[in-house]
Amino acid sequence: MTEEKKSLNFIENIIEEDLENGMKSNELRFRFPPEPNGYLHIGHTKAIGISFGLGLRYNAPVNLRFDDTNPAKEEQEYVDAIKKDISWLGYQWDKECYSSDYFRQLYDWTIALIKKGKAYVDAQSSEQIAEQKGTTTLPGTNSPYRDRSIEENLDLFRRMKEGEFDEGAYVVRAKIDMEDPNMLMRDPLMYRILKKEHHRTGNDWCIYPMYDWTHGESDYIERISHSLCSLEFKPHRKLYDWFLDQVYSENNIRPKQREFARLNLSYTIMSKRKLLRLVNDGIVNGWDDPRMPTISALKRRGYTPASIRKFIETVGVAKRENVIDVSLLEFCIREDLNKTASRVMAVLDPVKLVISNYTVDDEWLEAENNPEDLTTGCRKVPFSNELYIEREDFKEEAGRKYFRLTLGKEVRLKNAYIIKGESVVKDVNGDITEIHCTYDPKSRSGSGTEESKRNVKGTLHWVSIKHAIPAEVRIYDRLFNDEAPDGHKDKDFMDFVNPDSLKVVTGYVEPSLQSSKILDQFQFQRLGYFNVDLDSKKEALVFNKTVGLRDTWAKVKPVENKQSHSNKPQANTSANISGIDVIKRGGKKYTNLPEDKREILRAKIIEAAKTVNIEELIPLYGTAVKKVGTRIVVTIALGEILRIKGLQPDQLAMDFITKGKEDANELLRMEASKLADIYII
RNA sequence: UGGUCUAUGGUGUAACUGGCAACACGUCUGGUUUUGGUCCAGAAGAGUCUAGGUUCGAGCCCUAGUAGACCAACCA
Repeated sequence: MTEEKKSLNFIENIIEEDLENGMKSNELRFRFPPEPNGYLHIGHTKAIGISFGLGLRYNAPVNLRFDDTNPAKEEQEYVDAIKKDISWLGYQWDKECYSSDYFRQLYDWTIALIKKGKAYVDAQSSEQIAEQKGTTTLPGTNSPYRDRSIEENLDLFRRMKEGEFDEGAYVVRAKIDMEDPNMLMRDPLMYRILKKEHHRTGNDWCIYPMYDWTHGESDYIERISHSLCSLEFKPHRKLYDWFLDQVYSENNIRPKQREFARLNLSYTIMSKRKLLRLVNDGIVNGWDDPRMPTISALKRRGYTPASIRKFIETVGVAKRENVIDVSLLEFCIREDLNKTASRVMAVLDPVKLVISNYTVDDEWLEAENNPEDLTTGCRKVPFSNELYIEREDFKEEAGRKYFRLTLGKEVRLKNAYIIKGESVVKDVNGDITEIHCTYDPKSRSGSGTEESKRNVKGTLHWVSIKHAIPAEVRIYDRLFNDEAPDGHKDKDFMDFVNPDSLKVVTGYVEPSLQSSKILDQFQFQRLGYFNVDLDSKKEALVFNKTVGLRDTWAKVKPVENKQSHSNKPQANTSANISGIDVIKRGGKKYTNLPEDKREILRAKIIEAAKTVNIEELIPLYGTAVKKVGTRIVVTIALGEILRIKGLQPDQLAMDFITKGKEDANELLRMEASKLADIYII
């Protein structure tokens, strides 16, 4: 069996290249660097999945580093939550690091920079500095303090650290170039005074380093080989490298920043600030409201770590802006739960069904727990003459394509009997309150009778009214009505909030669910996947709908006549080629071969035209020789063929000038293919 | 009136040094099925943003456009 070569994403290609250029695989190290200022969401899982995924792939360590340089926004609570979420996703970090651990080193390096004349203390206000910065189209101007003496800078910086000055009085800036087209290079800030207590360093410091002056240096200290972040940090790369240059010494690992496009999910938002607004405005009930895209919400909703990892793996890694359809996430969770979730019966929109000829005592019938996994065995479900079925599963009369209960027609009750609709009872409004039916006593599932195997077109789920347990069921819909709620310049994302994103109903579940525990997952048959919510109690069960089953029927219902697309006459590529089996790759292309080698190949091809012994060419010329199905294909410049045949390309082009280039090319192919079994493309 | 990046079926990602545009989701058929689920078999759907160029041959290289994203926080 040939090993299937999985295509690599651009980051993996960069790593492969580095490895080829002499980097040792034990020098590989990655990191995930969240700022502990909020909860992780599905967007973060992409970054997590990339770095930790690379760690797994290359058997390399991955650090978890909290980028905690802004005490105004960061809290221990978030550190704990982030660690919990990453663990839950199933990833293990090597070292738990904090940027704040490097404050001393950063301070020392800053002094060195000042001494080298690469940094200075500025006394201007942030407004003044902003003004001097220029714009994206206009260059900036130098600060009047830019050429302060080294001694003065050193003294001021020391006093900043000692706490002598108020917030905003001074900052440290790198001395780079106020005219650089990249705004970030215009003497960026390295330090500011912040008289805030830090969740880890307490009041040890009152000056805090900025992101750019911290991030690359932290990577360097931790010997990170590849520092992966999202695309909006692309402009920071130049500064990342500049700062690195200031402290880098030979023979150390020099971290590389590379950027990928962040994940966007349709019908949702990712910005922490906007998510916070949903929480604060009471649109949702907290950060772990199952409608939120946070990890904690996804967990509560019933998403599994495996499904999320699969999702991240499936969306891929590239550099272009993207919006991933939620249906992909839904596919991933269904795929996972289908194999693992126990099947149970629950009725969420009940209507009473009376079986008039069922006069025996109640029975407990056998039901499979999971047809996908027979090792899960069976359980008993109670059956009686009064049941609930879904209101949607009955119509007095319906068309042929309605596979459910109607008057005079038969359906099977799952795991039970075949019944036949007889009559209905209605209230004064004409709404159905009871459906009366009769059953076939010999049709019990699994009883072995002929009737028990009889096929009827519909199967319904049900619960016995007497035995069923009422339960609160929370049914979620997307939080927004718009595919990209924050993608509108003229409208606020709040305008798109879906007012019906949460529906709470009282459903009736089979008694076996009495023993279910928090976060247990089930498939309510024919309805979808549900789990037991955090709020659930023994006396008051609460379920969340994780996701519905794929439902083709629901889609056909509203539209009776679908319009078929116009059939474009398609060019029929009937060439029945089942795929290319590349024997060897990585060789030289024919046209890149030196002339003498070409000469040899040319001769061999002509020779091979008689002997059909191409195989020996393969080790020699690699890519130039392929096997297509049963045919050998030699990739060779047609120009060469022409030369073999003593023609000039120009001459040939002239011959077919009226037919156009393509025809000429086609003819060349035919000519070339006459060289026997060698097919030239 | 700048800089940087990006552009491939409806969506996302591939196509390795230029050589038959592939995979997944979604959609649609048919089969199996005591879940209108799963599973199985199959189909449709792009000629790669536009215009030129190089080449026997371009999604890939070159030139010029177009469109979108990002960049002027004492945030990360």
